[in-house]
Amino acid sequence: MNQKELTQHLKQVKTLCTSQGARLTPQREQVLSLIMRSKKPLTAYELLEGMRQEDKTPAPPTVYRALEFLQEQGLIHKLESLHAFVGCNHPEHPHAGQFLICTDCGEVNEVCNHELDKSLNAVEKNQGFNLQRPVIELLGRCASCQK
Amino acid sequence: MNQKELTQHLKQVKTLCTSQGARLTPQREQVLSLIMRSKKPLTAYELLEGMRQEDKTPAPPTVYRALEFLQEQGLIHKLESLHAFVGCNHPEHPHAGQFLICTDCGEVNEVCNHELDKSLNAVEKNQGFNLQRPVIELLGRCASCQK
DNA sequence: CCTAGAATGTTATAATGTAACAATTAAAAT
DNA sequence: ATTTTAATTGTTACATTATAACATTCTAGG
Ligand SMILES: [Zn+2]
Ligand SMILES: [Zn+2]
Ligand SMILES: [Zn+2]
Ligand SMILES: [Zn+2]
Repeated sequence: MNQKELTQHLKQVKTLCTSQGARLTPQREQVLSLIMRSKKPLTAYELLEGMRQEDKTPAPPTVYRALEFLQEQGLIHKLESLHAFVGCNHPEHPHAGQFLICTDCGEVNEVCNHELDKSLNAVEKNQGFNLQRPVIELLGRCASCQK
Repeated sequence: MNQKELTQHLKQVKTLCTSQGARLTPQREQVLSLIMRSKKPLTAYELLEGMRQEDKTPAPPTVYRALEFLQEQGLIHKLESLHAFVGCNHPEHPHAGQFLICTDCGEVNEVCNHELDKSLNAVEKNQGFNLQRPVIELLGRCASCQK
Protein backbone atom coordinates (compact mmCIF):
# COMPACT_ATOMS: atom_id res chain seq x y z
CA MET A 1 0.00 0.00 0.00
CA ASN A 2 1.49 3.34 -1.04
CA GLN A 3 1.32 6.66 0.77
CA LYS A 4 -1.81 7.87 -0.97
CA GLU A 5 -3.71 4.64 -0.45
CA LEU A 6 -2.58 4.62 3.16
CA THR A 7 -3.90 8.10 3.80
CA GLN A 8 -7.22 7.17 2.26
CA HIS A 9 -7.38 3.93 4.23
CA LEU A 10 -6.58 5.63 7.52
CA LYS A 11 -9.32 8.16 6.94
CA GLN A 12 -11.87 5.39 6.40
CA VAL A 13 -10.59 3.48 9.38
CA LYS A 14 -10.84 6.48 11.66
CA THR A 15 -14.45 6.98 10.72
CA LEU A 16 -15.07 3.31 11.32
CA CYS A 17 -13.51 3.39 14.78
CA THR A 18 -15.30 6.55 15.79
CA SER A 19 -18.63 5.02 14.83
CA GLN A 20 -17.82 2.08 17.10
CA GLY A 21 -16.74 4.22 20.01
CA ALA A 22 -13.21 2.87 19.64
CA ARG A 23 -10.18 5.10 19.96
CA LEU A 24 -7.58 4.86 17.25
CA THR A 25 -4.82 6.52 19.24
CA PRO A 26 -1.56 7.71 17.63
CA GLN A 27 0.30 4.57 18.73
CA ARG A 28 -2.36 2.27 17.40
CA GLU A 29 -2.41 4.24 14.19
CA GLN A 30 1.35 4.01 13.94
CA VAL A 31 1.25 0.22 14.26
CA LEU A 32 -1.55 -0.02 11.72
CA SER A 33 0.34 2.25 9.38
CA LEU A 34 3.50 0.13 9.59
CA ILE A 35 1.48 -2.98 8.82
CA MET A 36 -0.42 -1.46 5.91
CA ARG A 37 2.74 -0.07 4.31
CA SER A 38 4.55 -3.39 4.52
CA LYS A 39 4.50 -5.74 1.56
CA LYS A 40 5.06 -8.67 3.91
CA PRO A 41 3.43 -9.71 7.17
CA LEU A 42 5.24 -8.29 10.18
CA THR A 43 5.93 -9.91 13.53
CA ALA A 44 5.38 -8.08 16.80
CA TYR A 45 9.10 -7.57 17.23
CA GLU A 46 9.55 -6.30 13.69
CA LEU A 47 6.85 -3.78 14.48
CA LEU A 48 8.65 -2.83 17.66
CA GLU A 49 11.76 -2.21 15.59
CA GLY A 50 9.74 -0.13 13.14
CA MET A 51 8.29 1.97 15.97
CA ARG A 52 11.74 2.55 17.34
CA GLN A 53 12.91 4.02 14.08
CA GLU A 54 10.11 6.55 14.09
CA ASP A 55 9.84 7.13 17.79
CA LYS A 56 11.02 6.35 21.28
CA THR A 57 11.74 2.83 22.45
CA PRO A 58 8.51 1.06 23.30
CA ALA A 59 8.49 -2.23 25.20
CA PRO A 60 6.80 -5.42 23.96
CA PRO A 61 3.48 -4.92 25.78
CA THR A 62 2.99 -1.67 23.89
CA VAL A 63 2.93 -3.32 20.51
CA TYR A 64 1.01 -6.38 21.68
CA ARG A 65 -1.70 -4.12 23.09
CA ALA A 66 -1.97 -2.20 19.86
CA LEU A 67 -2.16 -5.46 17.94
CA GLU A 68 -4.91 -6.72 20.21
CA PHE A 69 -6.94 -3.58 19.63
CA LEU A 70 -6.45 -3.65 15.87
CA GLN A 71 -7.54 -7.29 15.75
CA GLU A 72 -10.63 -6.55 17.82
CA GLN A 73 -11.56 -3.80 15.39
CA GLY A 74 -10.99 -6.13 12.44
CA LEU A 75 -8.30 -3.86 11.01
CA ILE A 76 -5.64 -6.54 10.93
CA HIS A 77 -5.44 -10.33 10.90
CA LYS A 78 -2.99 -12.56 12.67
CA LEU A 79 -1.37 -15.35 10.68
CA GLU A 80 -0.95 -18.17 13.17
CA SER A 81 1.45 -20.14 11.02
CA LEU A 82 3.85 -17.18 10.74
CA HIS A 83 3.33 -15.42 14.09
CA ALA A 84 2.83 -12.32 12.02
CA PHE A 85 0.21 -9.75 11.15
CA VAL A 86 -1.27 -8.42 7.94
CA GLY A 87 -3.64 -5.58 7.29
CA CYS A 88 -7.19 -6.14 6.21
CA ASN A 89 -8.41 -4.35 3.13
CA HIS A 90 -12.08 -4.80 3.89
CA PRO A 91 -12.49 -3.94 7.55
CA GLU A 92 -15.92 -2.39 7.03
CA HIS A 93 -17.75 -5.69 7.50
CA PRO A 94 -16.16 -8.08 10.00
CA HIS A 95 -15.01 -11.44 8.73
CA ALA A 96 -12.54 -14.22 9.32
CA GLY A 97 -9.70 -14.22 6.84
CA GLN A 98 -8.69 -16.85 4.31
CA PHE A 99 -5.08 -16.54 3.30
CA LEU A 100 -2.83 -17.74 0.54
CA ILE A 101 0.72 -17.55 1.84
CA CYS A 102 3.65 -17.99 -0.52
CA THR A 103 6.52 -19.75 1.20
CA ASP A 104 8.90 -18.57 -1.53
CA CYS A 105 8.40 -14.81 -1.77
CA GLY A 106 6.44 -14.33 1.45
CA GLU A 107 3.50 -12.68 -0.26
CA VAL A 108 0.17 -13.02 1.47
CA ASN A 109 -3.11 -12.80 -0.40
CA GLU A 110 -6.36 -12.51 1.51
CA VAL A 111 -9.12 -14.18 -0.41
CA CYS A 112 -12.82 -14.43 0.24
CA ASN A 113 -14.13 -17.66 -1.21
CA HIS A 114 -17.79 -18.33 -0.66
CA GLU A 115 -17.55 -21.99 -1.63
CA LEU A 116 -15.04 -22.38 1.17
CA ASP A 117 -17.40 -20.56 3.52
CA LYS A 118 -20.18 -22.92 2.55
CA SER A 119 -17.97 -25.94 3.19
CA LEU A 120 -17.12 -24.58 6.61
CA ASN A 121 -20.79 -24.08 7.37
CA ALA A 122 -21.46 -27.64 6.27
CA VAL A 123 -18.78 -29.00 8.60
CA GLU A 124 -20.26 -26.93 11.41
CA LYS A 125 -23.71 -28.31 10.78
CA ASN A 126 -22.58 -31.92 10.36
CA GLN A 127 -20.65 -31.91 13.60
CA GLY A 128 -22.94 -29.74 15.68
CA PHE A 129 -19.99 -27.44 16.13
CA ASN A 130 -20.32 -23.74 16.83
CA LEU A 131 -17.55 -22.17 14.77
CA GLN A 132 -16.22 -18.96 16.24
CA ARG A 133 -12.78 -18.47 14.75
CA PRO A 134 -11.74 -20.31 11.58
CA VAL A 135 -8.01 -20.35 10.88
CA ILE A 136 -7.56 -20.84 7.15
CA GLU A 137 -3.97 -20.42 6.01
CA LEU A 138 -2.99 -21.99 2.74
CA LEU A 139 0.77 -22.29 2.44
CA GLY A 140 2.37 -22.97 -0.92
CA ARG A 141 3.79 -21.23 -3.97
CA CYS A 142 2.10 -18.24 -5.56
CA ALA A 143 1.57 -18.00 -9.31
CA SER A 144 4.64 -15.82 -9.91
CA CYS A 145 6.97 -18.04 -7.94
CA GLN A 146 6.02 -21.11 -10.00
CA LYS A 147 7.38 -19.67 -13.22
CA MET B 1 -6.68 -43.63 23.36
CA ASN B 2 -6.49 -46.42 25.93
CA GLN B 3 -3.66 -48.89 26.55
CA LYS B 4 -5.02 -51.57 24.26
CA GLU B 5 -5.70 -49.18 21.39
CA LEU B 6 -2.26 -47.68 21.88
CA THR B 7 -0.53 -51.04 21.64
CA GLN B 8 -2.44 -51.82 18.47
CA HIS B 9 -1.69 -48.39 17.00
CA LEU B 10 2.01 -48.62 17.79
CA LYS B 11 2.22 -51.99 16.08
CA GLN B 12 0.67 -50.57 12.91
CA VAL B 13 2.87 -47.52 13.07
CA LYS B 14 6.02 -49.58 13.43
CA THR B 15 5.18 -51.56 10.32
CA LEU B 16 4.46 -48.33 8.51
CA CYS B 17 7.80 -46.80 9.48
CA THR B 18 9.74 -49.92 8.62
CA SER B 19 8.18 -49.99 5.17
CA GLN B 20 9.35 -46.41 4.67
CA GLY B 21 12.85 -47.03 5.90
CA ALA B 22 12.19 -44.76 8.89
CA ARG B 23 13.36 -45.63 12.36
CA LEU B 24 10.84 -45.31 15.15
CA THR B 25 13.40 -45.25 17.94
CA PRO B 26 12.43 -45.67 21.62
CA GLN B 27 12.49 -41.92 22.23
CA ARG B 28 10.33 -41.19 19.22
CA GLU B 29 7.98 -43.94 20.27
CA GLN B 30 7.83 -42.50 23.75
CA VAL B 31 6.83 -39.08 22.44
CA LEU B 32 4.25 -40.58 20.11
CA SER B 33 2.91 -42.69 22.94
CA LEU B 34 2.50 -39.65 25.21
CA ILE B 35 0.65 -37.82 22.46
CA MET B 36 -1.65 -40.72 21.60
CA ARG B 37 -2.56 -41.35 25.23
CA SER B 38 -3.43 -37.72 25.87
CA LYS B 39 -7.01 -36.56 25.51
CA LYS B 40 -5.78 -33.06 24.78
CA PRO B 41 -3.13 -31.67 22.45
CA LEU B 42 0.24 -31.39 24.14
CA THR B 43 2.87 -28.69 23.78
CA ALA B 44 6.53 -29.48 23.35
CA TYR B 45 7.25 -28.54 26.93
CA GLU B 46 4.37 -30.59 28.27
CA LEU B 47 5.89 -33.53 26.41
CA LEU B 48 9.27 -32.76 27.93
CA GLU B 49 7.63 -32.87 31.33
CA GLY B 50 6.00 -36.18 30.45
CA MET B 51 9.30 -37.66 29.34
CA ARG B 52 10.93 -36.56 32.56
CA GLN B 53 8.39 -38.46 34.60
CA GLU B 54 9.17 -41.66 32.76
CA ASP B 55 12.81 -41.10 32.13
CA LYS B 56 15.88 -38.92 32.49
CA THR B 57 15.80 -35.20 31.87
CA PRO B 58 15.89 -34.52 28.17
CA ALA B 59 16.55 -31.02 26.83
CA PRO B 60 14.22 -29.17 24.43
CA PRO B 61 15.99 -30.21 21.20
CA THR B 62 15.30 -33.82 22.04
CA VAL B 63 11.56 -33.43 21.98
CA TYR B 64 11.55 -31.03 19.04
CA ARG B 65 13.54 -33.54 17.00
CA ALA B 66 11.15 -36.32 17.83
CA LEU B 67 8.22 -34.08 16.92
CA GLU B 68 9.82 -33.21 13.60
CA PHE B 69 10.28 -36.88 12.77
CA LEU B 70 6.73 -37.78 13.76
CA GLN B 71 5.33 -34.98 11.63
CA GLU B 72 7.42 -36.05 8.64
CA GLN B 73 6.03 -39.55 9.00
CA GLY B 74 2.50 -38.19 9.24
CA LEU B 75 2.03 -39.72 12.69
CA ILE B 76 1.14 -36.44 14.37
CA HIS B 77 -0.17 -33.03 13.36
CA LYS B 78 0.82 -29.66 14.70
CA LEU B 79 -1.94 -27.24 15.66
CA GLU B 80 -0.56 -23.82 14.81
CA SER B 81 -3.16 -21.92 16.76
CA LEU B 82 -2.33 -23.82 19.97
CA HIS B 83 1.39 -24.50 19.56
CA ALA B 84 0.51 -28.07 20.34
CA PHE B 85 0.48 -31.52 18.84
CA VAL B 86 -2.15 -34.20 18.33
CA GLY B 87 -1.87 -37.76 17.10
CA CYS B 88 -3.21 -38.79 13.73
CA ASN B 89 -5.55 -41.75 13.63
CA HIS B 90 -5.13 -42.37 9.91
CA PRO B 91 -1.41 -42.14 9.25
CA GLU B 92 -1.50 -44.85 6.58
CA HIS B 93 -2.24 -42.40 3.78
CA PRO B 94 -0.63 -38.98 4.14
CA HIS B 95 -2.92 -35.97 4.37
CA ALA B 96 -3.24 -32.48 5.74
CA GLY B 97 -5.46 -32.30 8.76
CA GLN B 98 -8.69 -30.41 9.27
CA PHE B 99 -9.42 -29.75 12.91
CA LEU B 100 -12.34 -28.76 15.06
CA ILE B 101 -10.92 -27.32 18.26
CA CYS B 102 -13.18 -26.65 21.22
CA THR B 103 -12.06 -23.57 23.10
CA ASP B 104 -14.14 -24.64 26.11
CA CYS B 105 -13.10 -28.22 26.85
CA GLY B 106 -9.99 -28.31 24.68
CA GLU B 107 -11.13 -31.33 22.70
CA VAL B 108 -9.75 -31.63 19.20
CA ASN B 109 -11.55 -33.53 16.48
CA GLU B 110 -9.76 -34.30 13.25
CA VAL B 111 -12.23 -34.37 10.40
CA CYS B 112 -11.84 -35.21 6.77
CA ASN B 113 -14.36 -33.26 4.74
CA HIS B 114 -14.20 -33.75 1.01
CA GLU B 115 -16.35 -30.71 0.23
CA LEU B 116 -13.78 -28.65 2.06
CA ASP B 117 -11.02 -30.34 0.06
CA LYS B 118 -12.85 -29.49 -3.15
CA SER B 119 -13.20 -25.86 -2.12
CA LEU B 120 -9.50 -25.71 -1.40
CA ASN B 121 -8.74 -27.18 -4.80
CA ALA B 122 -11.01 -24.58 -6.38
CA VAL B 123 -9.20 -21.75 -4.63
CA GLU B 124 -5.90 -23.22 -5.80
CA LYS B 125 -7.10 -23.35 -9.37
CA ASN B 126 -8.69 -19.89 -9.37
CA GLN B 127 -5.59 -18.24 -8.03
CA GLY B 128 -2.97 -20.29 -9.82
CA PHE B 129 -1.65 -21.18 -6.39
CA ASN B 130 0.28 -24.37 -5.67
CA LEU B 131 -1.03 -25.46 -2.27
CA GLN B 132 1.51 -27.38 -0.24
CA ARG B 133 0.38 -27.11 3.35
CA PRO B 134 -3.15 -26.12 4.25
CA VAL B 135 -3.70 -25.02 7.83
CA ILE B 136 -7.35 -25.58 8.68
CA GLU B 137 -8.15 -25.08 12.34
CA LEU B 138 -11.73 -24.37 13.27
CA LEU B 139 -11.97 -22.91 16.74
CA GLY B 140 -15.30 -22.80 18.51
CA ARG B 141 -17.53 -24.81 20.83
CA CYS B 142 -18.06 -28.51 20.43
CA ALA B 143 -21.51 -30.06 20.57
CA SER B 144 -21.22 -31.14 24.23
CA CYS B 145 -20.05 -27.74 25.42
CA GLN B 146 -23.05 -26.00 23.88
CA LYS B 147 -25.56 -27.79 26.10
C1' DC C 1 -12.37 20.99 38.30
C1' DC C 2 -12.98 16.14 39.63
C1' DT C 3 -13.34 11.48 38.96
C1' DA C 4 -13.58 6.98 36.81
C1' DG C 5 -12.10 4.32 33.23
C1' DA C 6 -9.06 3.77 29.42
C1' DA C 7 -4.62 3.78 27.70
C1' DT C 8 0.31 3.71 28.23
C1' DG C 9 4.86 2.95 30.63
C1' DT C 10 7.98 -0.20 32.90
C1' DT C 11 10.06 -4.21 34.71
C1' DA C 12 10.41 -8.68 34.87
C1' DT C 13 9.55 -13.17 33.34
C1' DA C 14 7.08 -17.02 30.97
C1' DA C 15 6.60 -19.88 26.94
C1' DT C 16 8.09 -21.50 22.54
C1' DG C 17 11.75 -22.73 19.44
C1' DT C 18 16.64 -23.26 17.36
C1' DA C 19 21.92 -23.07 16.40
C1' DA C 20 26.06 -25.29 17.04
C1' DC C 21 28.96 -28.77 18.16
C1' DA C 22 30.18 -33.11 20.73
C1' DA C 23 29.27 -37.90 21.68
C1' DT C 24 27.08 -42.06 20.63
C1' DT C 25 24.87 -45.52 18.05
C1' DA C 26 23.34 -48.08 14.11
C1' DA C 27 23.76 -49.22 9.29
C1' DA C 28 26.67 -50.10 5.32
C1' DA C 29 30.89 -51.20 3.09
C1' DT C 30 35.22 -53.46 2.91
C1' DA D 1 34.96 -58.78 11.89
C1' DT D 2 36.67 -54.29 11.21
C1' DT D 3 36.29 -49.97 9.26
C1' DT D 4 33.70 -46.34 7.54
C1' DT D 5 29.74 -43.58 7.20
C1' DA D 6 25.52 -41.61 8.31
C1' DA D 7 21.86 -41.09 11.56
C1' DT D 8 20.62 -40.22 16.10
C1' DT D 9 21.12 -38.31 20.57
C1' DG D 10 23.32 -35.25 24.24
C1' DT D 11 24.45 -30.69 25.80
C1' DT D 12 24.95 -25.85 26.16
C1' DA D 13 23.62 -21.72 25.05
C1' DC D 14 20.63 -18.59 23.10
C1' DA D 15 16.83 -16.56 20.02
C1' DT D 16 12.07 -15.50 19.47
C1' DT D 17 7.38 -14.86 20.85
C1' DA D 18 4.24 -13.49 24.46
C1' DT D 19 2.28 -12.08 29.01
C1' DA D 20 1.78 -10.81 34.19
C1' DA D 21 1.79 -7.24 37.38
C1' DC D 22 1.79 -2.83 38.83
C1' DA D 23 2.69 2.26 38.26
C1' DT D 24 1.60 6.32 35.70
C1' DT D 25 -0.69 9.28 32.50
C1' DC D 26 -4.38 10.64 29.72
C1' DT D 27 -9.26 11.39 28.39
C1' DA D 28 -14.15 11.70 28.47
C1' DG D 29 -18.12 12.74 31.12
C1' DG D 30 -20.35 14.67 35.20
ZN1 LIG E 1 -9.76 -9.26 6.10
ZN1 LIG F 1 5.61 -16.19 -4.29
ZN1 LIG G 1 -4.47 -36.95 10.36
ZN1 LIG H 1 -16.02 -28.73 24.18
